[in-house]
Amino acid sequence: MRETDFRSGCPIATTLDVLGDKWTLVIVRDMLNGKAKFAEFLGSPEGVPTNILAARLKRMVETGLAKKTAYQERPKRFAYELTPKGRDLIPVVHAMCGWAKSHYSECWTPPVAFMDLRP
Amino acid sequence: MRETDFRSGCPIATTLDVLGDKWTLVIVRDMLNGKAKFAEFLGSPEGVPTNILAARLKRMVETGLAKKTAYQERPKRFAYELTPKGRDLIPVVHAMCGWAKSHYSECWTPPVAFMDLRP
DNA sequence: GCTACACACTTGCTTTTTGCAAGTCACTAG
DNA sequence: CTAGTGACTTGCAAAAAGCAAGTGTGTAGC
Repeated sequence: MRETDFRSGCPIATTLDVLGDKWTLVIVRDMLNGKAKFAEFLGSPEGVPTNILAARLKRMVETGLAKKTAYQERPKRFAYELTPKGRDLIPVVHAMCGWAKSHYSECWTPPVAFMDLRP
Repeated sequence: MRETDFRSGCPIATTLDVLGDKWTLVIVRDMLNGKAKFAEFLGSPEGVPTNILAARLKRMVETGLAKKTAYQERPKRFAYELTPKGRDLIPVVHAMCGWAKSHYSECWTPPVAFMDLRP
């Protein structure tokens, strides 16, 4: 995503242009919980389709939220992890957790380790 | 949206199921800034299409983020405003503002009044 | 060698959502 | 009787999402 693609200079609109879809923050959550491999993300209960996951990981690398590194050669396998820019989304996901917990009583209480995360 | 439509009980996924698109939080931002009428939302620089705006306002009323009231009869005209549940998104939009300001230096600094908002 | 299996994707196709332009409906003003 | 405003709705093309199946590269077992 280039800056010229942003709808406006508004920080909220800019944030939504980068990660305003149904999957990106779910993947960020998984990464914050230590998941790193393609198959690990697929294992999450939301059930992201493989093509969507591949597209999101690609875009997250392009926008600098995550980085991709080979954790082994032959066969080449990759791990994805958040960059500092990606980790800086922690306050955003925490705020969302707080909101959902307040208004959707049936939703889960995140693990303490997750809520204790700091950028 | 019914609870059975949620992808999982995760609070982040739940939040994204309710407002995980490119427009809803832009409209929330406008409402926090005092906008209330259909034409006022259309005036924002992001340029939401009229059919999308109508659909989002409808869904925001259905999910309890906003309420719609007639501010005059004949011709009937409506005003939209956030419910307490909608105002509780303030920490989410503030967190997004902070993130965008940190990583996209060209984006605007929100007005002090906006950043001083509390649920 | 052959089969089976794992991981990380990619491809093809259908369905859904988005976005744009234009039109509608209920009025008010001149 | 025409023009204008506000709040939408409709039609249609383009883009994105979702599903199932397939591909490429390797290891393990027989």
